[in-house]
Amino acid sequence: MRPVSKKSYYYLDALSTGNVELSAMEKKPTYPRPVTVNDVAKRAQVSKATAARVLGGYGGASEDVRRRVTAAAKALDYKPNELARSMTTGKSGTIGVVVGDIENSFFGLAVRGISDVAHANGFNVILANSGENIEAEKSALEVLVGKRVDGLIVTPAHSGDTAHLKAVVRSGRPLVLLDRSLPGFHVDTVVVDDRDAAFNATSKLTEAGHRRIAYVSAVKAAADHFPDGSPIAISSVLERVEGFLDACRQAGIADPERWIRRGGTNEPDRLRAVVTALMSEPDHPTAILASDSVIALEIFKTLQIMKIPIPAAVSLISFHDADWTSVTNPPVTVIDQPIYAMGRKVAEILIDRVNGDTAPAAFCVMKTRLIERQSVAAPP
Amino acid sequence: MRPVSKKSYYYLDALSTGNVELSAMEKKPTYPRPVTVNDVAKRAQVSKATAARVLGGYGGASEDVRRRVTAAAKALDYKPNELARSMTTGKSGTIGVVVGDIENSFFGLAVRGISDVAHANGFNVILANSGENIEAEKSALEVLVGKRVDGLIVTPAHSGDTAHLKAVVRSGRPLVLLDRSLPGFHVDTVVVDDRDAAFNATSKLTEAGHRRIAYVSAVKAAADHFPDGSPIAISSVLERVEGFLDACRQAGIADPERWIRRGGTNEPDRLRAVVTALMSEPDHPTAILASDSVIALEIFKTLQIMKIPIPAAVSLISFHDADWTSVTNPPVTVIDQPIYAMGRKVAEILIDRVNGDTAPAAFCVMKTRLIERQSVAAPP
DNA sequence: ATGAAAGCGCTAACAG
DNA sequence: CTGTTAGCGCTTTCAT
Repeated sequence: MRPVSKKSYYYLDALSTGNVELSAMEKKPTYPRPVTVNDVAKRAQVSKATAARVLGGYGGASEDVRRRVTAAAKALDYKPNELARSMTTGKSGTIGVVVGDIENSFFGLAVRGISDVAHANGFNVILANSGENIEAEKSALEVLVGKRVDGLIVTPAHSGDTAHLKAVVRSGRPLVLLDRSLPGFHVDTVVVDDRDAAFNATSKLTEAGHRRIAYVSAVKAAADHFPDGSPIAISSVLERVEGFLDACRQAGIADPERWIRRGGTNEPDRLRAVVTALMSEPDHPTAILASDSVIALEIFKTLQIMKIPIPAAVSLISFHDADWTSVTNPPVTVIDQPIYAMGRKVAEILIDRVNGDTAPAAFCVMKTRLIERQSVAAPP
Repeated sequence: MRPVSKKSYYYLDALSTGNVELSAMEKKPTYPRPVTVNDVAKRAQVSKATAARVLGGYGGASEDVRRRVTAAAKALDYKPNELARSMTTGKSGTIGVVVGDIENSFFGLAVRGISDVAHANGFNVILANSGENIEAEKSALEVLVGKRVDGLIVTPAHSGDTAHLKAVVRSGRPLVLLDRSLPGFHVDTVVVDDRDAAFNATSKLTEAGHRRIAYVSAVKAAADHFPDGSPIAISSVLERVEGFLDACRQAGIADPERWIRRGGTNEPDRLRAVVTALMSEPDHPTAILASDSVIALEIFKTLQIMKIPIPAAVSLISFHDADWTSVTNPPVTVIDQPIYAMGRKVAEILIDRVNGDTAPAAFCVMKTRLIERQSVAAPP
């Protein structure tokens, strides 16, 4: 048997579906009003309050009543209205998460960590994507707060614009920062030792003999030591840049700043142009440090297109041990971050807060680890 | 300046943070009650209803009143309580999405498509992950319905167990299926031509001369033609298997069913064992068709570990043009699906429904395309 | 243990 | 155009 094979009607072209104008005669089906505590109460012959007590699992009830109410609820297929419930209790059982780029597997893994502990603790997760855009972040926050989430986890897109985040904590809603800290903003934070990670990776490169090393970052709106003079807006980026520069200086490399470049989030074309330009310079770098795996993948592709061999002509190290990094030719050396654990940790802290923990803000720094593969060699 | 460098306190070990028991003396800060329409109304010297009208953007108001209310709202930093709003209107402005595996980039892309059109139409998205587990799917649905989402998008994990989905449509909440259809369940659906896709890819393999071709699928709970006799539970899987088998038979291959295998969602070890066993048979296949990119990646890794060269010893084709498939050695031939467009389409249909469209259910089939790279060659 | 009644913050009739 | 009055479905005193 092949049940799915017989379709009664097809709209083979996507563009032809939907939006079909209805004739005024169209019968609009009417649906049964959802069943409420009141309905259950009546059927179980008890008061609304009593029914609500057993349905909501609070307050006591006699065995007899409990049975009757439960039976009535099942018979009527009662489903509680979480909205109404949240309305009166003030708790929604939901935590809001705002990430920079949901398509980046880094965040995907973190979100799974968050979801796992959230669900284990009876919380739901509403996910929002800022696309590293501060305005999108603000509006996402607005919506989540409007929906009365019990707490928020945010990867702040910009450390210069934090009024909206401060407003959240001022309103008493727990907030925990993930992957990026905010200078002067003492709130629970879970990050990795970006500075050390960048320092170590860069040192590995200088030790291999490299003198012209580039750092390519994702974030569009960034820079402090950056060539164009704009301030670096994200803590992790800043720390990485600092670690990178320190390692370069320690190796006696002059003016390492000139090798710092940045692409953009979800802008492969822009990044490709940046890398192409970078590698087209006569004095091009012999090693590149990539700030995340999507950047690294794009660099990898670009180098491949330009027929620049890795690591013979240029060495590569990337942040984030993305799954594909071990199957490329050559497999790429990466900085492994405990992403899933970070997600779990950040959720645990948040849930503790939601449950009333008022300990001083925790600043949690997780260790990274360099996984050496075959994308690093001595400069040509 | 390096603002983030001076941390006032560190909890270097993740395990030492949070969960700090509070002394009973701990001062629990009290936060201001959030401002309501009433507060704004009083400050603006108008009635609650009037204030609500301008704040909610419905009904009319004189220019003077409008100004006063707006000013008061700003002064008080009024933020509407979406919960209360949803309560009375019955609409939450939110659509619920239940996907099989959020970490699979296939779903990641689809979700972005959904989010993009949702936001463009003023809707928010609540995302839930079923992990291809039917029970998780049911409970996710329960929660979303409880939160009174305006509509649902689901990639059903099992076509044999659809009572919960039917209950949703019976309650009048729009539901659109993504990537997988449900036999005998006439509801809006957006899928690709899985059967043709599998047929074409398999044919490409038989044309290259392969006679022993394996199909490796992700889903744990599957099989109809499957060796172990259990029924295939997901339409796309079934269609792909059928396309695969048809192409094999058409090439005169006897008993192609014996080459069908399945791993599991988020179970790399299991899959690796399956592939290892498959390739260890004396009469092992010379070509493999992978049902999605995470399966393909794992196969790729396993083959690499086993030192089985692609495509010299075994050819590989995978569903989904994941970003990494072009940088491996060799780059892998894939079946490209219009995932982002599917996400957009499914959201468009849903939003039309939410807005009252009562046209008959649309069954939308999108075309796929084979991208030929270098993982296919003649059998050894 | 159970019931009656009062709200949560907002929108939706219905008057004026 | 604006104010009054009811609720939405649930939880929560407060009696009984």
